[in-house]
Amino acid sequence: MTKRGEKMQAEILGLLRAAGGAQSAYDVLYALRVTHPKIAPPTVYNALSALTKAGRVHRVESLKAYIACQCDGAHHASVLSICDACGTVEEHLAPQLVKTLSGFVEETGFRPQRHVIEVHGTCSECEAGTDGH
Amino acid sequence: MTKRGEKMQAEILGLLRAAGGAQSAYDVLYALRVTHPKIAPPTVYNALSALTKAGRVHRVESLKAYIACQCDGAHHASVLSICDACGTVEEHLAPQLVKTLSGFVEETGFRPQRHVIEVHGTCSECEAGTDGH
DNA sequence: TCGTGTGATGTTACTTTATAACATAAAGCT
DNA sequence: AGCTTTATGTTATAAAGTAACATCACACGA
Repeated sequence: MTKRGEKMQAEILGLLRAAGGAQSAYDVLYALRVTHPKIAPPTVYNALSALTKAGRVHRVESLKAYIACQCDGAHHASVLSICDACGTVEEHLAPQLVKTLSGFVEETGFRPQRHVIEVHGTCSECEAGTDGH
Repeated sequence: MTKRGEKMQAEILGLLRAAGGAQSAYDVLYALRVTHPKIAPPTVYNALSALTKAGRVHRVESLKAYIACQCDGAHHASVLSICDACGTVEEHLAPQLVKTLSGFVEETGFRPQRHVIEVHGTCSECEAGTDGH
């Protein structure tokens, strides 16, 4: 376990945290190219993959995009609410719900390993006003 | 509302039903090219999109792939269990679970419109044996 | 300390997935 | 029928992701 990639990972994590919403891998790539002009896609994917494994970044499957983990640290299945109006993604911990879901599929003999729970809709701000965030 | 695309949609739906598991859009494309050599990606994506809107096909977000709706007909949020060993995707109706999930995000003022609930893991057959399906 | 092996990381080139923009054609209306 | 509207099909290209291999940092033994 070396440390070579950790700088890159930290930089990407910073970018994702600074960004308002979810960022595609290529959003990240182009942002990084400002300071590292020669960077290539696999470098970004490598780092994102490492960060994802470490539970510090989540891929938003239905957006093909990535967000910094908002609950920082521990591995956990989370519920993502995605505002289709302003793009904001909120992460929620819902251990009970995940447990219920696991129990549900286990009834058919299925052994669950990874949960993808994403809800699209409108966030309270966009629902309320025309501010468009 | 014309009928021009319905033949194509029916053909794609047939393919998806015949296929064992989830098919990528390009799997569908190449299958269609056997009989329609000149078909192009947007035709497939148009048809898949229409079928999806009609609730007859679901996109499996975490696989970038598509399956025929197994509950045929009505619009509904469903739970997909995806076997990472054999690729089988099962669709389950779980209105109560979807309701719980909706209630959960509504607590934050979010108005849910579309649910993506996918569980990766191992199906009972793959869990049991080495048959590999 | 220095060579050497090991495994993560970076690079090149490419594949897969998806869509913008425009051309075409079908159905409805008068 | 001729015109309007809107879905559909085509061309071309963009976006997302990865295989395969080269490179380099670190660990370990001599």
